[in-house]
Amino acid sequence: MTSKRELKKNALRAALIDAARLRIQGFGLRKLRARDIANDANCALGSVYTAFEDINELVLHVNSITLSALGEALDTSSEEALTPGAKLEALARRYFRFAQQNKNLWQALFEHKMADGAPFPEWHLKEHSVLFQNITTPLLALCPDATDEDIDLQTKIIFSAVHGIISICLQERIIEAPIKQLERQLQQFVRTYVQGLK
Amino acid sequence: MTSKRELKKNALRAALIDAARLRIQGFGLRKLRARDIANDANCALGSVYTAFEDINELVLHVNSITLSALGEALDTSSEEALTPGAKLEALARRYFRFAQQNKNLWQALFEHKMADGAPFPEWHLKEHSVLFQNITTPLLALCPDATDEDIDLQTKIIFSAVHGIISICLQERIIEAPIKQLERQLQQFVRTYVQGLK
DNA sequence: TGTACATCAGTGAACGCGCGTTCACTGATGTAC
DNA sequence: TGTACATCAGTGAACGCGCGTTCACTGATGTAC
Repeated sequence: MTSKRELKKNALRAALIDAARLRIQGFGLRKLRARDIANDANCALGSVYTAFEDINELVLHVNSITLSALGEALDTSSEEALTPGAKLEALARRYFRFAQQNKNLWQALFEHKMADGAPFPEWHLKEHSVLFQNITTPLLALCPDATDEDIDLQTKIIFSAVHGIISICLQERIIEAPIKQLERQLQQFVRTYVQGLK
Repeated sequence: MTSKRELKKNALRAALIDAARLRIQGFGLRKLRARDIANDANCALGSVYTAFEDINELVLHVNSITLSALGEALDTSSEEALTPGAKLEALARRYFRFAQQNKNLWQALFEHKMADGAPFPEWHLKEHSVLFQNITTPLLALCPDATDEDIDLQTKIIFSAVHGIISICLQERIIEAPIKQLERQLQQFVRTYVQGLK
């Protein structure tokens, strides 16, 4: 049932998403312009709007891809042997590196707001769970007595703390220090916190 | 030497800053428009540009006021009796409350970017020290062996972590929970971290 | 397989809007005598 | 104190630009016979 029409349409959509992704990666979400995307994808400006509802929707798709790449970067299933604390440290380190190496794409995840305060579509909200899912298991091992609800909140608190540190590091406005040192500090931060949990 | 001209000019500047502040407070930095500011300050649109270089400069002044208010909110000199850990907890709680009660003004502090990547003026960067200065002393008490440089970095790490948690809480996109519970969690977070430092 | 018609994606010039900033003008304040 | 001129702040209509989105048109793909 994939007619020639559908194939072309899908190819165009893919080309547009890819062009938008590269633009965001190179110049940041704020600099994203429909004209540039169309140019890079070798199509007319109007085609952006036959392939997608609007630029918003296009960004949503780019963010999906970023979240999925982030999901892979945070996949620690190969490091089952680590202690819970070491797993959390590894997660923070991986998150830091991903953010550092994909700075603009990563920032776009948090910068992007829906127009006029509309809610994000459900399918996209679900994708955010990759940010948390790897934290929950080691945390559960560290706090065996906590309720599910507590663990859930605690997971988000830890994520936010690590995310906050990385945000401000990469902003380079408040903290200036070499990357390697920051990575060490971040790891030390997680270690200290885990130490405090015991 | 305060001629009638200067008095009027200063009054206008003050009125414009105040109007901008109230606008940001009420509607957020993104919605700030020169026309609205002029309207609220009962002057012509052009006057905004005789009183200030541009809107950027006006926002800088609003942020100055916010930072100074925040400085007062974080002043813990009346609580000398507390242990270092309790002082850090109190600071986090105060920061949280300030952010929550002045959400848009507080967000404007971090949202505001200079145009075309120009650096912030020196006098404004200095004002950011209120964010850190209260953290350093209790931290020094907790880590008597650390070097000045370490304390400085550590200060900023703790700030960033707490700031990150609060940011994500107030964004209401990732964490949903009643304010009181969040405040308790934040406090617990700081306590756990301080515990780990020992 | 070929022809005639229908449908739909692709095109890019033009629209529309928001909004920061400018500028020629007016009127108030300052200065010199 | 009064007058004539100079200076500078205040005015608001108009400029200019960026840029998302639309729309009448073209050409390619699909369908019926």
